[in-house]
Amino acid sequence: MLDPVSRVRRFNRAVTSAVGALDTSFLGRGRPLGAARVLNAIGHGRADVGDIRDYLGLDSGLMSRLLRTLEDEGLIETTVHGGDARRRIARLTAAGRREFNAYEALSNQQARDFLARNAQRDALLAAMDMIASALGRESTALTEMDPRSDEARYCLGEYYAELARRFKQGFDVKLSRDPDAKDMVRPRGSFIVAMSDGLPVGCVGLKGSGSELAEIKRLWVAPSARGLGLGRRLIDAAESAARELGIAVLRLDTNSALAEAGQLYRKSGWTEIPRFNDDPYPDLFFEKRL
Amino acid sequence: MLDPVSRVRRFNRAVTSAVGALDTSFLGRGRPLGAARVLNAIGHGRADVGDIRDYLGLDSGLMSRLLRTLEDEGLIETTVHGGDARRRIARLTAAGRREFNAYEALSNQQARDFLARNAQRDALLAAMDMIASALGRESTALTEMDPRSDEARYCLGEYYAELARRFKQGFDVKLSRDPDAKDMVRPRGSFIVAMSDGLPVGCVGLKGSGSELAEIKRLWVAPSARGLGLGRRLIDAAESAARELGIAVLRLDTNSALAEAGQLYRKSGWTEIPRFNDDPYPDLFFEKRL
DNA sequence: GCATATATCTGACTTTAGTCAGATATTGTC
DNA sequence: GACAATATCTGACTAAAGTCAGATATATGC
Repeated sequence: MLDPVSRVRRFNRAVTSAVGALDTSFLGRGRPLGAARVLNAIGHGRADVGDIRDYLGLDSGLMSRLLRTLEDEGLIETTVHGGDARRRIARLTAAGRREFNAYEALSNQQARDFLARNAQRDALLAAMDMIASALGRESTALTEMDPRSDEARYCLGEYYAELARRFKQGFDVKLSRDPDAKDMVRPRGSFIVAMSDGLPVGCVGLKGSGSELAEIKRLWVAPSARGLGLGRRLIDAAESAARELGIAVLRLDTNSALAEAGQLYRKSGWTEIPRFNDDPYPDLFFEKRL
Repeated sequence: MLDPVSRVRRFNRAVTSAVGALDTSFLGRGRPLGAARVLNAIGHGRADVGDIRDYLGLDSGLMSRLLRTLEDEGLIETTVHGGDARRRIARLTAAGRREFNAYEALSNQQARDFLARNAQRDALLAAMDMIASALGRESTALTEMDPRSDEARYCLGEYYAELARRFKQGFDVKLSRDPDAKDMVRPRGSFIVAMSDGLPVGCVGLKGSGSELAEIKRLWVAPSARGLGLGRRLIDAAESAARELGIAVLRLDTNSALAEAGQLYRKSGWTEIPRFNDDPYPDLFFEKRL
């Protein structure tokens, strides 16, 4: 009753019936699930017909008929793709938007009901984030973004909050050497966010100086996404960006309270060097030649 | 990107595709899902045809045909129910057992792969337990069991481990007044375990003395199942059992370090009374007249 | 410009799932 | 023992999903 495999399978059973319940409530709108899935995929921004087909794993004949059903109902319109006249683009009509919103409302209501039924809301949400990240790991995408974007600012906020929790003396970003956003966008540097199905789950900044020397800053992985090798992927991505920008030497500072970070740098080929700045927070300094 | 509803829905999406992947791998055995589900239900010990039908939510006509398909394949046998000749009992043949084992192997392999892919195994399992308990709450069943059963001993082991963590001075069951198992089985007392889809997630003991006075002992709820009202259900069940046994006065001892327990007792109509034993661990004593 | 590849559509299927109205046998109740 | 209730089965359906072999139009590489 305790073995890990049984526990995973118990989870699978619980979740299968919950998923089935949502499908059933979708059927309440009087449309077969296949058509509802296509409508929802379009509503969520998938426009390219081939892309939708791949995403839903449908045969091209079936896809074509489902599209036509929705078109006949007046819920979607299709046009040819601008650059490639073989491809088609689908988008919702006003009626389709209303119908899509009704499906969204069902999904949202189901989610709200689940949250309302349970007292341990925050713990449950954290558990769900963790599982979603673990299941969606191969689909976690690293994207270069502006450090002033919402996604980046969310990551940085979480990162500062975590430092404040983990440093004995707390953390105040104003006392630290906060990099100028311009140093972390091309051509000087870069800022990379890891997105897992819409949720930012990690980030790293490459702070350039216009010279062949740059710094890695703000490496953060969401607690729900730890243990998945994401830290390593972020460092690798930052190093690749640095190579592209012609940077020869990378440096970074960190704190020995962040033990997993120090280990990660050592395993990734970084070497410890003496202090190279007077920031009050770091006590550990690394360098890597590319 | 942060609101709880989006997080629940991200979880739903991740899990839906994982569930779909298992269904697909089941289809790889060349049998439609409906028949595979019936075979698996029988393999997992469901024998009564009506019970299987309810469990899988099938129409009786469909059920009958699926059963016959499996029978024609030589995977199951059906016999009439001993006590009621209208009902039928299904069980696996040797070939059916082999086929069932193949499905089990697929499920187990999927679970093992998931665990092997992820470094944070224990945290993930804890998260899965929590979600499975939250989803399966209405199906958590309270069952009277022998306190020496595997399920009960698992609960007690977890309970002692938790006391050891939470008491400043630790916890050694040998120093405490460990109730004799016989005092917690009928007719003197009772022991109740909460089972959620095969996993024990809570327990409570009713320790009788042969008189109209009894004690509540060993109330425990698994961390993964807290916030679901299970503690209250366990107390209610213990009180009902006490009433059945003709007990008029219930007592219990607890420790102020277990704040949520104290709150629960107060909310459930218990009143604080002076110390009534010399056990070194408790510092808080309650009584309830039934 | 021509052969080949790609994206979508159409027609003609099959399989699976699900529904519903009886038929049959058995059980429990008065 | 008659009669209603219950459990399962059968026949006759419909709807949904999925398959597959072309047809058509367009794009790409040589």
